Amino acid sequence: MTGERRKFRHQGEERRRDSLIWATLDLVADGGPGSATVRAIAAKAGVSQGLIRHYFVSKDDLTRAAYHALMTKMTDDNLAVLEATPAQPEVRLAAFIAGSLRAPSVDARAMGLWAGFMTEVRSDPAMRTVHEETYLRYRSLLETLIAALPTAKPAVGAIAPAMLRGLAIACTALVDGLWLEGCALPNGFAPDELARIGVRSIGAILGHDLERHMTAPVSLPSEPEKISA
Amino acid sequence: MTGERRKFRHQGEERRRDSLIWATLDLVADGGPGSATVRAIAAKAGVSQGLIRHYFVSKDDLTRAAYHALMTKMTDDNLAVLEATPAQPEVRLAAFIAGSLRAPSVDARAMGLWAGFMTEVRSDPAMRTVHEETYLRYRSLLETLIAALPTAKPAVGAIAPAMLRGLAIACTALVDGLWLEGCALPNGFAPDELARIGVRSIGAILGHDLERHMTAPVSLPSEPEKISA
DNA sequence: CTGACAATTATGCAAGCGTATAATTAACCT
DNA sequence: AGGTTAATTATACGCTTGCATAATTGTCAG
Repeated sequence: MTGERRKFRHQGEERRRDSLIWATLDLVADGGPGSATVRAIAAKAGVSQGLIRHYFVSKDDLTRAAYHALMTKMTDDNLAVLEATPAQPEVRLAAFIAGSLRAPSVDARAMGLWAGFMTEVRSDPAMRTVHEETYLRYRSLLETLIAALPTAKPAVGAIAPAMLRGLAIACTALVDGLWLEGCALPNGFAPDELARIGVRSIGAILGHDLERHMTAPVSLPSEPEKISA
Repeated sequence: MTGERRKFRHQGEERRRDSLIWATLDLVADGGPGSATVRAIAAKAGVSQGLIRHYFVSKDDLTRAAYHALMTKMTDDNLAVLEATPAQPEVRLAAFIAGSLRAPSVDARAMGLWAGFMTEVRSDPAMRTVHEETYLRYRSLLETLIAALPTAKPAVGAIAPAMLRGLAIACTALVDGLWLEGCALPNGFAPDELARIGVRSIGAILGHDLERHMTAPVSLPSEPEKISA
């Protein structure tokens, strides 16, 4: 009896690593770290389980790579949102905040990933470094946007650095908190309510009427809303 | 050879359940859900592993009980802080916020618990219910404190309910976000910096100078600071 | 003081885990 | 074409997990 061995095709190292990483993230997002077993990852990526150890020295190595890829992608997405809104400072800031508080950023699966990796972030130094860098990059991005705002009171000049730091910490925290609440209670808020609360509250913290500069959420092209009634 | 069987003493159901729950929380806090195995829990509680199944129908049952106990305790602690500060509304609100953003609330182990249970919160309906109730209770508590504030502009009357809801959501999110940042980056902030940022920012959102009513952090009695120099 | 019963321990089991290793296959070079 | 090599699969091993069950011990009523 010819043992029916699985057919396969050679693929570049990069594509295999990517598909394994993507499969890992998918599993962690859906069922937590416990469900991302070597066998499950291999099955989802459509390969045999041995291949994982051919591209990663251990499962922990794959986990670290997956977390790093996730964080890199999230940072890139944030920057991409900013590049698409080249306008006055208030509009940029409002768009950045609102973008972080609407779909697809606000998503139960995204929070599953966040929480799922948090445990290992605390114990693994490499993952901890990735986490800190990502957080600080987001905060410094926000800080840049805040610093670009016209000073409220006339002729006051730039905001003091220490003050700026505190404002950036507060605004980052507000976005994080609203993001978490939106992810954890998907049905707990009206459509776009979180984005509006976020923009309004950060406006209050910074002393600007940001809500006036807020743009409407972009409708997803996959969702066929009647354009011409 | 007399098999040296372990000595033990009968203890009431409540005490055994409590010690098993406490052991579970301890392990989850330190090493994540993966390290809270039946054997590890039993070892930490000083019993044999079989006893777990005598008091809980399954390990999931114990996990649920542990999460419920944790959330109940956190809620009770919040209320206790409030009972200890019977003063004017601004002071109460400032104390409540600051209390959530200082030790022992801000603690890496606490965040480990939070993140560790989050995965199961998403999938297990019972745990999800506990989570939602706890969150909404905290928010409504904050809402009550906000509503008690004297209205800023003279003779405006009470804040509109819809407005109040938005304010409470924002303030809860701000506290949550700062709490997370403080837990995740223990060395990233100056002493009491987060509490001050939190009180100041929430003051800005609500239109009150809360920072003026902020009280100093209480020093821990276990930390022997020289009382009489 | 002595059963009787509940509380607790000890032991075993099947399943799943990450990892190691050898066999096999597809792609590439000449 | 054919041989070489890297990519991939298959299989097995040792360990840990949650759970079941039987043996044992402490406690307490009469």
